[in-house]
Amino acid sequence: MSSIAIGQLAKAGNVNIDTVRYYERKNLLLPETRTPSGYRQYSQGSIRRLRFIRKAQGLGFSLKEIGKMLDISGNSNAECGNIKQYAEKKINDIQTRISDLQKIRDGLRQIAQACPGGDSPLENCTILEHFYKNEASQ
Amino acid sequence: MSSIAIGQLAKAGNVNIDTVRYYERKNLLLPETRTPSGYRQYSQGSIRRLRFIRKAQGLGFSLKEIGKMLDISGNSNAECGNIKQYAEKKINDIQTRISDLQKIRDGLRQIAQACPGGDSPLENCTILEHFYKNEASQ
DNA sequence: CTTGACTCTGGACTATAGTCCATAGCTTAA
DNA sequence: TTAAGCTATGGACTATAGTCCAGAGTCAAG
Repeated sequence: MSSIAIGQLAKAGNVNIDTVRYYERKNLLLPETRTPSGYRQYSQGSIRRLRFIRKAQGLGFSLKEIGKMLDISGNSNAECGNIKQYAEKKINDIQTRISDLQKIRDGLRQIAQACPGGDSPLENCTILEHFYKNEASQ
Repeated sequence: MSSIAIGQLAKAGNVNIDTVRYYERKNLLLPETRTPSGYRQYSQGSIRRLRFIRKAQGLGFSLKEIGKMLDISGNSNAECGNIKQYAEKKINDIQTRISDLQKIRDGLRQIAQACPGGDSPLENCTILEHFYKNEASQ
């Protein structure tokens, strides 16, 4: 079978070679074998696994969470529901963040529109005024 | 006026006392004065400021960003235009953040919805499938 | 056989955001 | 006055997620 070296794996996953070793220390991505001289050897599956890690990271999962998902995915007794639960919790987290940001954005928009702008004296700045008012909220 | 000690401020802001000192090192939250013996003394405004910091953090702003916001809001030389400009930049930043999160959320939702969940065997998990299948890792 | 590219290890270093510690001084109530 | 409790300082330490480096060994092509 075509095993690949760490450099190839890093390239295939578009990550730094040290990142691959870092993932190994974190038990996320172990080499299949070592050559007699100690070189790490990876399978094609390692590329998939590495891409899984990067993709999941891009979706906001921490390495710890990803490690758990990988553990589950490698556990033949595990069920879909375990993984789905993770995803749904993450979706809720993200939704909450979006809503909070939307509130802030809308508030900022509103007060920015009321601001005369330009070289008006600062006393006329409705943004500043609200900025401190908003601090008190929540 | 009722100035408060660092312990009271920490309690009011629901943060560790060392966190208050940490914010001071980061120039985010300075005491109004010091007692002759060197104890930090804060005003009620400090509580508002601390709560603003925590709230903004909860919304995903870094301490660096929060510092900039606070700087502008406290800069008496600034003109309306400066602040309006900053507010508009911030609105754009927030919008970008929202859009990014929405993309992530929608992606997750899509693959989670396709997943049977429950006690289905893991081979049916479309979430895992998706993570393994797709590239586009950055 | 030598050169250059690749890999090994362990440890240092970055950034962010704290948290904890030892030792010392200050404050307040009994 | 004395003890409890609060605060001061500087530095060490934690976690996350890497990144970089030095010195040594390995591998393949010319």
